[in-house]
Amino acid sequence: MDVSKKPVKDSETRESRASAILDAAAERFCGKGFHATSIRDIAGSVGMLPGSLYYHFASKEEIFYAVYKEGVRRIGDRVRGAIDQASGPWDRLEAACIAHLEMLLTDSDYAQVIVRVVPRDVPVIENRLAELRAEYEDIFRELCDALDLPPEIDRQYFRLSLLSAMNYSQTWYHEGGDTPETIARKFFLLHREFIQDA
Amino acid sequence: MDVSKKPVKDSETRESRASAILDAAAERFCGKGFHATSIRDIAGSVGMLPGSLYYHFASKEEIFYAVYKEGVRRIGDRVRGAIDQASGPWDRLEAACIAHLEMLLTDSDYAQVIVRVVPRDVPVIENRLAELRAEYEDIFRELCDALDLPPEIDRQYFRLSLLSAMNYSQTWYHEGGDTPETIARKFFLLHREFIQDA
DNA sequence: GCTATCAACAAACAATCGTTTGGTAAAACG
DNA sequence: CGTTTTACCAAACGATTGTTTGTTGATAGC
Repeated sequence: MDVSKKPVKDSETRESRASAILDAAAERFCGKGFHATSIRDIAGSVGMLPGSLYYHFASKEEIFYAVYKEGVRRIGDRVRGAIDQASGPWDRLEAACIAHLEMLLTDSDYAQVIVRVVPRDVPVIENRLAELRAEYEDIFRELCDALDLPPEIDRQYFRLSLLSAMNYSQTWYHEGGDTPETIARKFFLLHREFIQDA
Repeated sequence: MDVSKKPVKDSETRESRASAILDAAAERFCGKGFHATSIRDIAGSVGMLPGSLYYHFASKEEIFYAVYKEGVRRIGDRVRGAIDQASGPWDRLEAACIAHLEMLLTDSDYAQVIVRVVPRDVPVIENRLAELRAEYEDIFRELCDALDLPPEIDRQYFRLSLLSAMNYSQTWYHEGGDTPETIARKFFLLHREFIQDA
């Protein structure tokens, strides 16, 4: 029984068209946010008519959700990959920070969307977005739990401070200044040296 | 020559109507951002028709600019007031952090708008918004310059880390958890103790 | 070769957007 | 008292929004 047989070429075409749409959507959502991006913007930049997007996605919100989810997947993969190549809790955290910030500032429109657009901006899928975000941030929770922090340091606020410093850098970062790697190292050192010297 | 004579009552009424509009606008912009807030939203919540707003303001962007500017003014006044009542560079910074976060999380819709909406969201007045924001953040620049930080600490990133931690808290803060004052103290201590112990 | 499915087009839908225009009571002014 | 200014209403403007509908040429399966 050849149930496993799939129409290869057709399937490839379909998925490639869907991901072409998502690429365009990621670029627009990243540049202008959710509400300032129109279906016509996205359709136009893949050479389709606005209505044609609805063959691939059910709504604007679902397009955004797909972008957001792919963003979480990509930055998650990259950060986990960086962690795996480092050893020792502090080095692993540093590697994670560098990967996180590189994706967030230069390497991925998909990842940028996660910080550029807050779940509250898309009320219909707010909870589903928050879920994805929490799932990703668990990586940093585990990394911080593995640190030998002195007991007077609140691990939660330590993690929040480090993550916030990096995420918020999206609002002031511009090419020509420090590289994402340099910025990540500085924020990491700022948080590490405090503790190390204590 | 009675050139200084002003129509008192009329002027009061006019300004009070304009600030009623701004109050409503601040509440909406704070809750839904710039693009998801419509002129009709704002007009409706002050009991006016959409077109009537254009007697007081030239455009939606100008309404937003007025809200943003008032937000900078209010949080600036509050923070400067808090600084004046403290002495010593570290205590002054702590007082500023508490005031900053209280305004940002609970006390002022006007102030929340400053962080909720980024200048990039309103391209027509992006530069004017960035100016106002920079002007406010200079307060923290001065405060950090007054600290006796060890030379290996980058003052700019120290300030950015502290400010980012507070500003980004708007995305995860919710009533029932730690108060804004507690959160501010924790982030402040996190940044201070590192240095103090060195 | 016939038929069904795919992937998109072409065109319109109702709704909402920011904004403009002309008018109008009430108040202020001289 | 007559005139002007104020602060708004009522209604519409053209443009844009997300979405739906009917159709159509190409492709794949029997």
